[in-house]
Amino acid sequence: MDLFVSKFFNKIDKKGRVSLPSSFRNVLPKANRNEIILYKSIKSPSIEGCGVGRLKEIAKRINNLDFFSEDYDDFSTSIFSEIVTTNVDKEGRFLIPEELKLYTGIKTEAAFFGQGHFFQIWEPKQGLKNTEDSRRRLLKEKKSLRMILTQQK
Amino acid sequence: MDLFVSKFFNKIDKKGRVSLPSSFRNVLPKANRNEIILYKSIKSPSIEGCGVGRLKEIAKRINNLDFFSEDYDDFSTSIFSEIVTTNVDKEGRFLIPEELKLYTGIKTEAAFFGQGHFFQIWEPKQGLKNTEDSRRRLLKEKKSLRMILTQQK
DNA sequence: TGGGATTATATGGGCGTCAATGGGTATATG
DNA sequence: CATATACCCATTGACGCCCATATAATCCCA
Repeated sequence: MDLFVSKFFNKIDKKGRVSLPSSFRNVLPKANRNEIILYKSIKSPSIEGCGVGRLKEIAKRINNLDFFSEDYDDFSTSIFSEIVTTNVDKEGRFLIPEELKLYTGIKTEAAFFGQGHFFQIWEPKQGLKNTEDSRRRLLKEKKSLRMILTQQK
Repeated sequence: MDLFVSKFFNKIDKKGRVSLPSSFRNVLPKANRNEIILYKSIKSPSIEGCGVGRLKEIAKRINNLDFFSEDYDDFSTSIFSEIVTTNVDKEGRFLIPEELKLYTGIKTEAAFFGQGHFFQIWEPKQGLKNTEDSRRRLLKEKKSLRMILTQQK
């Protein structure tokens, strides 16, 4: 599977290390399994992460916005300048930067949520609540959800 | 036959393993017979499952939504983080995640119901009751049922 | 075509490997 | 030199792989 899926709850040890879920590590290209990028989510108090290869895709999406709009500058600044690269050690663990811990409220445990081509890291309780809220909002729009889930090729 | 059809009742062993019905395994593409995806049904206390190929189509559709919209996050969260991938061993068995067991009430036995392009897994009693209820509802609308069954291609 | 032989499926269990986690020590970087 | 981080090793429990068996389905040949 080459997508980030499912959710995982991992502990942060005394040294601040946390395991990137094994199935997430396998999504990263074999060449760059020891490096990921992290940045603050624009829409929620969570961290978004992915392999370094995805940077190009993010750049493309931002480039598709109108260059002279305020959004362009805002997204460009908010995302690129906030990106940090982090090394994953041989056991698959990495350090969550202090600033991102503060931003998310993460203390002793981190919740990883697969999002397809990237993943999110949440303070566990907030992350679970977010999942419920999302699901509730979508159930109000059954039709569109069914479209995504059941459409046949 | 390349569709999930019929129903099967299989036991869950001490290790939590359960056999995916043989005829279901044969529906999966030969290349990916050792991995399936599972997710909570939107409409009932059951699990829905299918091959990983279907997930990739779903990913493509979500990816086409406006990346910076709220809908994107809702779909992405509700689908990707709720989906779990499970490995099917050489004997055709897999593990039902604890959370999905709780969601469905499955304990020692699992009922598999073919649904065409996907299948459902129910706690046996509830699954049978659901079948009866479905049929009863359909019979109230004989006309539309006949339409579906007799329509020629 | 009947009945024994072969194959497949569902199920049970042993055991090695890997993932998550903990901690000691070397190394780097300011 | 002090703090942070990378590397190495250890532990534990879960899971995958392998082998085994019983029952059911299929085959095959006299």
